[in-house]
Amino acid sequence: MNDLSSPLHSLKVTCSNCSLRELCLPVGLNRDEMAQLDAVIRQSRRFKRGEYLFRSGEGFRSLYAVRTGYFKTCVSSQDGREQVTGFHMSGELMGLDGISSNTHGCDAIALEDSEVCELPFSRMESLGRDIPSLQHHFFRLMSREIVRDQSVMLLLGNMKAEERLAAFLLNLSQRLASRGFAANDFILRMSREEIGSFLGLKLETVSRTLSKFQQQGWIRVDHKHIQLVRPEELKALVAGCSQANSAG
Amino acid sequence: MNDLSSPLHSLKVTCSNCSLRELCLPVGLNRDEMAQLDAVIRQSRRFKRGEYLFRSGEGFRSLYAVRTGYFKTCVSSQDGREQVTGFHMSGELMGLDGISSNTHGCDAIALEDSEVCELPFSRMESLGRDIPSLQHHFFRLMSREIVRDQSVMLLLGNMKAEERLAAFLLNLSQRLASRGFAANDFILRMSREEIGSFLGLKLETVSRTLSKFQQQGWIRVDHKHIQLVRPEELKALVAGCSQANSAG
DNA sequence: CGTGCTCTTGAGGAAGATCAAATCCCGTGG
DNA sequence: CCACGGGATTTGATCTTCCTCAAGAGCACG
Repeated sequence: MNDLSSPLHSLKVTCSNCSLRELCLPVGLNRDEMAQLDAVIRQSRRFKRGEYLFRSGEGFRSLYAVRTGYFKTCVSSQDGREQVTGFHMSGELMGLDGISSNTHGCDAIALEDSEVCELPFSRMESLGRDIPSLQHHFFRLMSREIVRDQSVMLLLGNMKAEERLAAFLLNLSQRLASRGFAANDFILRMSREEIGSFLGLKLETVSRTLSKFQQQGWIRVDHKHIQLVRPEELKALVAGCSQANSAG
Repeated sequence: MNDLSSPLHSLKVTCSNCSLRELCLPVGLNRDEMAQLDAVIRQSRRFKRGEYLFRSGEGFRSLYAVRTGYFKTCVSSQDGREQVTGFHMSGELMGLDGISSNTHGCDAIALEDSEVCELPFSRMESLGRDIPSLQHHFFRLMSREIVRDQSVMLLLGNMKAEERLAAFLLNLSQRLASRGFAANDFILRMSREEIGSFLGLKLETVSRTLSKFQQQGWIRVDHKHIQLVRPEELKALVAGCSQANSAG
């Protein structure tokens, strides 16, 4: 037990000693339950930037939690149009849409070199039967995804370009902050086109709007490097658009 | 047991004899499990047109399944803007977004006189532990909602007015057909404004687009009465926009 | 038979898309 | 180390779609 403190073993990350414990599966499990969880989860599959974690249409077996790095999920149409449905950072779960049809409903692609934990779903399901708080947590996670999707619908249905981009930046900022990173100084991992796809805008509009924010002194843009200088102005822009800050 | 065949008892609808069995909770339960389910579900609360089933911000206790009638769910912003997030017909579940925060995240409003079954969530949860197939079914239902939301995101992010409305009509048609109603001749239960809110369009655009479809001979519009004359033309419009037929 | 909705239709305007060109950056290979 | 090529980004000019404003029509209900 104590040998876990040895740096040599630090490669073997388990849920019980994972730094994302509180973000990812914060279920208040006891030591024994945590051990059961560790036994089920296959951790640390690595993906290089651009690699697919799964593809739409593939058989669904597992959920995936981001350990490090960054992913996007997107649905693409026959004629090549693609809609980014979300960006996913550490502690976030992907693949929930696959449960309903036993088939993944979207593509998940690494935006940078990344690492994920694999959660074989049927084993998680039976584990949930033994550990009520785990079962409940899974329901909560799926519900949270539904809430997130609804706020994206609000964004796409009601907001205009500036509001969308402001909401996007603030959401990113907040999620980074909750992971201990700087809230007002960060690197975008995705291209302007991917941001646009997510927000229902063209890449030129994203670029122009970022420039406009910069001209107004609200943000500083240096390619992928973004600084929020006056986040309160961005908030004012989104205010009145309900609680659409949970998008992502 | 046999006295259930008496018409006097037909008021007492249970899951086991509900005509929506296959749509709503088609879990392949045995007789005993079905009885447990019946014991938990409080059925047949009635709502008049315009009444709220629940409101955003209210405490979350239960999910609700539509038995008869029609509901909309919507999130509304401080400044009064409202985004309809879905229309719900018989057999469909509402309230899943409340699980994550123990608080309802949207309003649910009857679009006509309606009847719902109430599913106390915590009791469903523990029942799920005893009946694995029920637990699995709940996961599937939530996942299906996520898939639906994603296809709405695709619609709002990528499609133009005509495509959106065509997708909407086809989706309605398909859901009605799967309930045994005419696929190509139906009554809209919602206003143009509500359709517009759902599709991210203004009511005038909805009206204009319906008129355009009618001029082209693809549909017939008489106020709320819609007939799909050439549904294949509508399908052609949506084709290439991926499988966005699961919107609702 | 008004009154008040919802709906339709038209005209003009604005937001964002499209098309196009210049710039910048990064990784590659010499 | 530096030049090169391809992709990403910025910015400008124009165009399309949809929104906004406005007026009128149709229906529902008292």
